[in-house]
Amino acid sequence: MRSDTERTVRAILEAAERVLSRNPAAGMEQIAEAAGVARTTVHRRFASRDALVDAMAAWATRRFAEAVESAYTTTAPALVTLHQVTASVLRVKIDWGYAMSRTASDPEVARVHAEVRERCDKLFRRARDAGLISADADLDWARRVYYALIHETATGPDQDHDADALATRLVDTLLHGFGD
Amino acid sequence: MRSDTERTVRAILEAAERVLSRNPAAGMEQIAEAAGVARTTVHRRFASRDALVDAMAAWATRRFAEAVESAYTTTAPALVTLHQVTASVLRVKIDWGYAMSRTASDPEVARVHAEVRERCDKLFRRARDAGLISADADLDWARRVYYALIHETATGPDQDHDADALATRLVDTLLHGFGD
DNA sequence: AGAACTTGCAACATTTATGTCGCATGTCAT
DNA sequence: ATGACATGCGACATAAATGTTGCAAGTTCT
Repeated sequence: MRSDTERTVRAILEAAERVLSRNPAAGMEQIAEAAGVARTTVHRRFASRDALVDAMAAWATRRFAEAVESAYTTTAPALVTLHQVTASVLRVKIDWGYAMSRTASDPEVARVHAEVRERCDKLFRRARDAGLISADADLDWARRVYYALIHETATGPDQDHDADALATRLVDTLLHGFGD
Repeated sequence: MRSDTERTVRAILEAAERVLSRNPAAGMEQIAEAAGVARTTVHRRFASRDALVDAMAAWATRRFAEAVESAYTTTAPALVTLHQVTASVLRVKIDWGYAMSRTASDPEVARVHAEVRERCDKLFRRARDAGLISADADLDWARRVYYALIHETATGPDQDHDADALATRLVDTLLHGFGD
């Protein structure tokens, strides 16, 4: 792949994320314009609109997997790992919120998501065994809340804040709520 | 309005909610089919697709406002009110999730949402004054988390559960999280 | 420098959703 | 019963997004 082409592909993917996260019904025209290329160029690189969205999902999923991979450990205390993973995921999801919310037809994407979810469950069980999460907590519900908090944080008005600070607030809320 | 017409309008609104909550990109054809009417009939009742969606939002917003109105009190303890409002809102949002997530162009809809949000803030302040919510909690963040939990609960796999039970779990999570 | 590749542009084809109309048939309300 | 209204159906009109192609001009890489 020529350096030329790679730049264009990246520009299109990033523009598509910007445009579609604001307006999921936007057309190829608007995406092309945001990327600074002609509409035909988008079609040259991505056979169809669906192919483009799938490529976005694949790209975002790769970064997502990397983010989890780099932060996940079984050696550090569960609280530390939870914090690191959260911050790491937030950094990706702030930039690729639309692409990550698409459940692509690509089975590889689905596989990665399932794998991450499995890791999340493992981490939560470890946190429960460490006494961080209450012994009678519903871990399925806990995971759903955790995902919802990540989504809210990543799409909310705090996107310019430090990911570590956001993760601290998120994990604190997850573990203690707003009561005394 | 003839009794005839009213039934049709209702059927269309409910079908549109069912169809669009599954697939926001669905066309008038699919909505009409789900409602058991011809596509032209939908166009007779709603001038355009946008008009239909706006009508859905208006309809759902009315029920939303009623739900809050009927459950909100300033006399009962904050915890009781919080629980009742939550259960009441859940009952509506489970059935009208798509319509409620649309911020309609109708200013009346926006007004109601702003009003409910104001009430939510008042209730949270009352909860804080009562010691239910920690004195140093960020109430803006608390409201965002509360909304996110409602959204997750209403769109998640628990829709057939009892709204009171869901509200209990939701409020408990909001106040105490999953820690010990 | 030169081959291979990429891009923009304009034009065209196709598809799909949307919106409109008239008319025959059926339903409602008084 | 009867006038007024609603519906289904088929046909039509239109607009917009999508996808394709050929070619001239520019870029990359060796």
